[in-house]
Parts: sequence; C-alpha cells; structure tokens
Amino acid sequence: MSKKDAILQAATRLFSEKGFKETSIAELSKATGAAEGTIFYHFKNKEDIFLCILEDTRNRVVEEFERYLEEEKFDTGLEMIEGACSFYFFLAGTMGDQFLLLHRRHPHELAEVNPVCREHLEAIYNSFVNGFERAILLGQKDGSIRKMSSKKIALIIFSMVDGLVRFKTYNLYDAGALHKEFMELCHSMLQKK
Amino acid sequence: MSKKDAILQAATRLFSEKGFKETSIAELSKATGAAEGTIFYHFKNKEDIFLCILEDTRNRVVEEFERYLEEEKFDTGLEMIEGACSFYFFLAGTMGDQFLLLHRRHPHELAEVNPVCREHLEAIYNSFVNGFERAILLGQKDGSIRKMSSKKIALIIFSMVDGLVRFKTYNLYDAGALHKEFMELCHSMLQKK
DNA sequence: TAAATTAGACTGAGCATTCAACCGGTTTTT
DNA sequence: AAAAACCGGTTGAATGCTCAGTCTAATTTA
Repeated sequence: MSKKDAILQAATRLFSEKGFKETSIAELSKATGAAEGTIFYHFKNKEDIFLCILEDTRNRVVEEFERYLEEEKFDTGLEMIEGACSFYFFLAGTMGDQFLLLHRRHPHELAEVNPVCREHLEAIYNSFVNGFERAILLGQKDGSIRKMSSKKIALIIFSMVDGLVRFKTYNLYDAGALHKEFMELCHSMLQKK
Repeated sequence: MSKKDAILQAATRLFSEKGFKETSIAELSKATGAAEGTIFYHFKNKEDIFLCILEDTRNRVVEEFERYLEEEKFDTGLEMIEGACSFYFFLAGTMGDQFLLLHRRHPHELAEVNPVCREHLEAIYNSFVNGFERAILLGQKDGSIRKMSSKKIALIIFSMVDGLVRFKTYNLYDAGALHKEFMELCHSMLQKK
C-alpha cells in the first residue's frame, strides 16, 4: 500500500473514532509512520485529507449499493426493500469507519460551507434514498406495498435503518440483536392489508 | 437571570451548534458579556459546564416525559405509544438545543470515561425506552399491540423516532413534513392483525 | 535523475486555565 | 458615626501549552 493510502486509511480510523478536530497531524503521523511533512506533501491541508476520505467513501458506498440492487434478483418490491435494508446494515458493518464518520456532525457542518463536501454527502444519501424509493415504487406496482407517497416512505425507512445503525455505534443498548425484529416490523408496516 | 444561568444558556446553544471542542471560552465570554475569569469562578473547568448542562437537560427531559405519560389519558396501549412518539417530537422541538447536544458524539464519548456523564445519559435514554415499553406492555395486555418482545419493540421505536429527529436536524431533506406518515406507518407496524 | 520521504526545528495562532486586583454592599470594630 | 475588615462576584491580562502548517537539508526509492 502506498504511503498516501496508508495515511488515508489511518485518518479514516482516527477521524471516525476521535473526530476531525480531535485528531492532530502529529498523531496521524505517528499512526502511519509517515513524517508530518509527508502528510502535507500529499494533501494540501487537514481538510483536504477529510475530503479525500469522503470522496472514497462516496465512490465505494454508491457503487456497492447500486451493484447490489442491480445484481440481486427480487420477486417483489417488498422483498427488494427488505434486501436494501439488510444491505445497509451489512455495509454499515463492513465499512464501519466510514459510517461512523458519516454519523459525525463534522461532515454535515462542513457541507454547509463547502460545496464539494456537500456534493459528496448528497450523493451518498441520494443513492440510498433513491434506491429505497425505486423498491417502493416497484412494490406499489406489483401490489406488495401499500399506497403512500413513495418519497416519504423512502425517507422514513432510511431514517429508521440509519437510526438503528447509529444506535448500535453508541451501544447504549444491544441494538445489534434487533435486526430480525426490525425486519419483521418493517414488513408489516409496508405490506398492503 | 443570574450570570451563571446566562453562561449555561449560552453554552448550551454554542455547544449544541458548534460542538464542545469547537467552542472556546473566549467565545462563550463574548456571547454572555461575562469575563473569562467569571466563567471559571462559577465552573471548575470547561467540562464542568458541559456536565451542568447535561444535568439540567436530564432533569427537564425526564420530568416532562414522565409527567406527560402520567397525566395524559390513553384508551389503549397503541394510543399511548403514539402519544409518546408525538411527545418525543414535541420535546425535540421545544428543547431543540438540548436534543442537538444529545445527538452529538461528545456526550457519548465522555460517558465512556466519566461516570457522572454516563449516569445522566443513561437516565435520559432509559426514561424514554422504559416509557415506550410500558406503553407496549399495556397494548399487549389490552390487545391493541402485537406480541413480540416489548423491550425490543421499545428499542426499535426509540431508534426510529430518534432517527427521524436527527434526520431533521441535519436537514438534508424536509424530514419535518414526515410526521403524519410516520405515525401512520408506526400504527400499522404495531397493530395486532 | 526526479520524485518521494524523512526528521525535526520553527512560526504564529488559538486555547484553557490562573491569578492578582477590583467593586459594591454588608458587617464589625473603634 | 467613621473606619476597617469582609465577601461574593467580577475583571482581563498573563501563562504555558497544543497544534496546523512551513521549511530545510539530507536520504531513499523507482
């Protein structure tokens, strides 16, 4: 792995675990074995590191989620949305650091003043919300999902799965064990009566 | 209002809007008109300010939520849980700053090393989760709510409402307009078939 | 040989916290 | 009644530390 990649990887971990402001360049240097100068050789400043991480995250998240929806076969829209939720949980597990980072306030605050950051964030969220909505529209067509604004359902479902993931990272309760029940409740909430 | 209260109030706003680390004492001093020395006369350090805020928040949140469940009359457990969700949204609106603060990572990180902080946080979360669970148990007794581990339903419902509130604070989408639909979905998800 | 990397000294800014002094009102002493 | 001591609250300058970012001169790598 190139030094630049090593820096990005260590920064992802540190920023997500400790926070952007709370991570110093000295610390990052120590964690990677790279000299401080090297870090500034590859990145123009600390914020630039963060934006690179966000770009990587965006590319990977969007690509993996789209591919999942593309390649997987679903009999109904309802099954598709259940699959999408499960895949979200799965991604949150395999890309733990990145999701942790997205759940921090920092990216959202930066997005308010930095259009590049904003663009990445929106791409990520839109990818999920649009994927959910596609599933819902499909389900409403094939009769497996109730009639209600697809956009609104998509947003609510997204806030739910995301809420559960977040809950787990704060681990006040054992939220990881809720997966099965969540899927069941989700099912009966969407299903046409 | 005493100077001390003014400091607490301004700190609540600043910590929630900008973050703990990102708010300097100089800034807090400017915002309140109090000299920096005055702040340290009333509080032993910056963290102490934070803990005072958390204590206030805990007292108010817990008291208001318990009182609501106590005084309000509900015909069924299902109605009670719907009321509890609505009240959560209501509280998140009237106590905007405090909820914003609770949604930051800082209190949860501090809780890992500071037992006082941990105690406050747990009291707040337990108050909500237990309130939800009481409603669910009632609903399961009166037949308005499906059979499933009450604890798990309570956690899922809590992560849902909390997810929606957080979603709103990040305002990537107009999550405030989802209230009606959320309640409807919530209803059909819990209801006995 | 050109690009990448190192160690580390340095700058300048920002920051939490400290501290000696001060103020206005109340009580105590003379 | 005048003077002195007292006290909670307040002030803002001073202190010492951390940190992002710069710079250099030397070394390694490809």
